[in-house]
Amino acid sequence: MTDTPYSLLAPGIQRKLYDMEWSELRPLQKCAIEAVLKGTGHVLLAASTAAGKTEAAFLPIVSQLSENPPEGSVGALAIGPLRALLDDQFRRLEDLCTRIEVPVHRWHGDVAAQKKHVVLERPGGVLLITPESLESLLVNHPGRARAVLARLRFAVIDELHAFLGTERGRQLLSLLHRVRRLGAGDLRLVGLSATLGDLGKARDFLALSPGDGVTVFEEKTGERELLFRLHAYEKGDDDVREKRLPQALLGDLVDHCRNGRSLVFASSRAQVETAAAACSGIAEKAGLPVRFHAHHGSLAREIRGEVEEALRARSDLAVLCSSTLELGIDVGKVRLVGQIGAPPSVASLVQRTGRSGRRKGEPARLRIYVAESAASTEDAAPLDRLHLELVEAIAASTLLLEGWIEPPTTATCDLSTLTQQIVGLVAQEGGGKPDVLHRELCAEGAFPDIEVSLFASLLRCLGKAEILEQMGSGDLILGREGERLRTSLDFYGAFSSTRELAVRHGPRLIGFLPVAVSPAPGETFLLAGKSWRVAALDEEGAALLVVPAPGGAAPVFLGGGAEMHGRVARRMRELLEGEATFSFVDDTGARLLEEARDACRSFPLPLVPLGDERTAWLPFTGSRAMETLRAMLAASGWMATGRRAALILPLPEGRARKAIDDAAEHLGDPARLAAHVRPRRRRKHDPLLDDELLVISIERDGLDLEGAREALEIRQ
DNA sequence: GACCTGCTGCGGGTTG
Repeated sequence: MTDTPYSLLAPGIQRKLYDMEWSELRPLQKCAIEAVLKGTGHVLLAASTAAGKTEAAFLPIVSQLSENPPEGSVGALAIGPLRALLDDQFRRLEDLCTRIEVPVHRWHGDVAAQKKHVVLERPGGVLLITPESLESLLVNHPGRARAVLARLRFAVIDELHAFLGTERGRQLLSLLHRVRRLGAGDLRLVGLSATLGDLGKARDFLALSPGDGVTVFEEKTGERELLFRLHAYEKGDDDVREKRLPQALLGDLVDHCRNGRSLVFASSRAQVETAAAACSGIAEKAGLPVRFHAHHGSLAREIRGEVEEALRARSDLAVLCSSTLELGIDVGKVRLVGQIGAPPSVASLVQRTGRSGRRKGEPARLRIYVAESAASTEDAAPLDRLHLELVEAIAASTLLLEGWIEPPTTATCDLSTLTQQIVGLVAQEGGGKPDVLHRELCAEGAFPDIEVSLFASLLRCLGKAEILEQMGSGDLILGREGERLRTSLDFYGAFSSTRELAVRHGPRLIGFLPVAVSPAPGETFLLAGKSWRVAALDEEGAALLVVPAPGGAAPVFLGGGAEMHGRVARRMRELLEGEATFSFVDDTGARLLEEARDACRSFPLPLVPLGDERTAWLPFTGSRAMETLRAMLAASGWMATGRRAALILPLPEGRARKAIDDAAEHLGDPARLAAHVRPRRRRKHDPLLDDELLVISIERDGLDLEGAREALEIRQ
C-alpha cells in the first residue's frame, strides 16, 4: 500500500490536524506534501486565494524539521513582502507547531533586538523574515549568519508575484544565492503565488541554477460570477478648474456604498483624501448611516490599523484607498469594489476585483467610475474629444473579462541593485577579489547578464565614488562612502524613498507628507479624511504640529509616471477604430465612446493637429516603447512633451509627419537612442553611476525597439 | 497623471 500524504506527516502534526478538526487535506496541500517530502528540487504553488497555501508549504516542512532537526541551525526561512503578512503567518505557524518541537522565530523592523539575538544565539526551526532584514542579518552578523544558516534546507517565498520584475525581487534572488552559498546542503525553494501574470517567470525565478528542477502545482478556482458596471460622467467647468470629481459621480458612489462594506480604489493619495471627505459630507447631509474612511501609505500605521479593524468589524462602512488594500492584509469579505478612474493596470484591477465576493456563491461586484471632459463640440480641445481615460478604462475592462493580465517585466541590467549587492557582499565577507565577486553575484548569481568587462567598469566607477577601495593585494574593501552607505538605515532596501515630515495632532501621529512639498504654518490640508491647519513645526523640524480646522484641500504627494502595457494601448486603438458596444458601459459612457469615435474619424490618426502649430502623435503603444519613440525624436533634435498616450510635437501636422519619418532611422542605433532617454537615473543607486554605465543600462533594458517599430509600421 | 513595500549597532546613562 502506498503512503497517503497525511501519513507522511509527523505524528505530532497529524494530531494537531485532528485537534483542529480538519476533515480533509485540500488537493494542493496533498500535492505539496508529496513534492516536499518525497520529491526533490524547487516547488511552485499557485492558487488564487491565500487560504491553504501557507499550510500546504509548511505542513511538510515543519514535519520534516521535527523528525530530523537541523543541528544548531535554522531549517527553513519564510520570506514575505510585508511585516503584517509575516506576523499573520507567525501566529498560524506557532499554532501549527504547538505539539512538535520546532521553534518559530520572527525578524523584521518591528521585532525587538532582544528577540533577534535569540535567533543568533540559539538558531533553529523556522525564521520568518523580510528581504531587507535578511540583508541586515548577512551584513551586520556575518559570522553568526554562517552558523544560523549552515543547515538551511528550505526558503519559502510568500506572495512571490509581488517580487517578480522588481528591484526588490532582484535583491531577494541575490540574497537567496548568497544564503545558499553559506549553507552546506541543497537549498530548496518553495514559491507561493496567486495565479497572476506569467507562471513561467515565477518558475524561472525559483530555478536558482540552470539545471534546477521546479515542480509547479496550480489550483484553478472555478469561475466566479462578476457583476460589473462602468459609469461615466461629464465634468463641469468648475470641476475641471477645481480638479474635483463631478457631484453626480460622488452621489452615485455614496448611493452604491449604502448597502454594505465597500472598498473604493482611487488613482492617487490626494484623490483618496478629497473623495473620502466629499462622500462623508454627502452621506451626512442625506442622513445616511454609511461612514467613509481613507486608507493609504502616507497615513500613520495606527490609523490604518483602526480603519482595517473597522472594516472587519462593521458593515456600514466604505473605505477609499490607494493600492494599500490591494493585496495582503485581510479585511474580510467586501460587498462592492469601486474603482475611480482607469485602473493602473489590468493585473491591479484583477487583484482589486478579487477583494469582493470571496464567500462561496457570492458574486463579485465591481463598479468603475470615470469622469471625462464634456467635449462634444469641434472647438473643444482635440485630445479631450478622444475621452482617452474612458477608452483606457473600457480597454482594461475588456482585457479583465478576457482573463488577460500583464506579465512582469524583466530588468537585465539593474546596476543599481547590483551596486547594493556588491557593497553587501564585500561587507559580509570583509572584502573580496573582483573575479570572485563577479562569479558569486553575476556568473553564478542573480545578475547573469552582466559580463566581466561591464562588471569591471562598474567596479572602477564605484572606486572613483569612494564606495570601494582596492588594496595592494587586489582585494576590494569598502571605501569611505561605501562604509557610510552600508551603515545608513537606508542601505537595506533596493528601492528608493522620499524624505517625509511626520504630521502630529497632540500626541497622535496622523501620517506623513513629503518634505519637498509640505504645507507651511497657517496652511490647511486634508489627511486621514479630516481637515487640519499647521500650527507649527516641531523643534527638530521633523514634524508638522497640526490642529483641526475646516477648509483643507488635498495635500501634494510626489509620484512617478504610470506605466502602460502595449496590449492595453493597442486595445484602446481597436476600441476607437471599431464599432463594438459594451453592455457593462452605462448610457453616458456609450455616448462618450461614440463621440470619441466621431472625433477619431475627423483626425488624420495617429496624428491629431492641436492648432497653435502643435501636433499630438498617438502611437498606441506601451510606456517603454513610448519613451523609445520620444528618444528617437530627441535624437533628431525634437523635444516631445506629453505623457501617457500622446507625444506632443511643437510642429504643424505636415512637418510633424516628416519629423517622425526622418527620425525613424535612429531606431537602428540603440546606443544613440539610449543616450537620449530622460531621465537617465531611474533607480536608487543610479546617482552613483557615470553616464557611460547609465546609457549601457538603458540600452539593455530601458528601450522597447520592437514596440517602437510596430508603432511606426501601423502609422503607414 | 501612480501606488506600494522595507530598515542598524552601539555606547553611555539610569534604574532596580
